Amino acid sequence: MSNELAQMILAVVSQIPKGKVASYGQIAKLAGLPKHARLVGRVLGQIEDRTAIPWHRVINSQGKMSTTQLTEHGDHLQQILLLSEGVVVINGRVNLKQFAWLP
DNA sequence: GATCAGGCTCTAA
DNA sequence: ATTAGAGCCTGAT
Repeated sequence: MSNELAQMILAVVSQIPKGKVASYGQIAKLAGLPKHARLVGRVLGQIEDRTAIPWHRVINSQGKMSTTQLTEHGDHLQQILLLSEGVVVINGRVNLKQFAWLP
C-alpha cells in the first residue's frame, strides 16, 4: 500500500462538504488517479475507523453503499451518519441527483 | 435490475 | 524481481 496515494485520496475525501456525497470513482479522479476507484474503497476500508475522515460520504456510482456497516445496535452506521447530516437515504440508496458533490 | 468485461492496485508466494 | 489471485468499482450490455 502506498501511503502517498492514500494521503491524496484521504485529502480529497476530507473535502467533501457536509450534506453531500461522492462516488469512489469521483474521489479517484479528483485525487488525480483516474481509474483507481477500487483503490479508494480499499484505502477507506483500511482507515475508516482509525481517522477522522468522513468515509460515510463516499458511496458507489449507483448511490448505494458497498459495505453493510453495522453498529453494535445492529443498524447501518453509514446510513445513520448520512441521515444525521441531512442526506436522504432510502432503502440504502442516496439520490445522487440531489446530493452528489459537485466540486 | 443483473451481468460482463475492463483497468489497475495490493498481497502473498 | 516476477507471477498469480483477488478486490468496499464503473460503464456499458
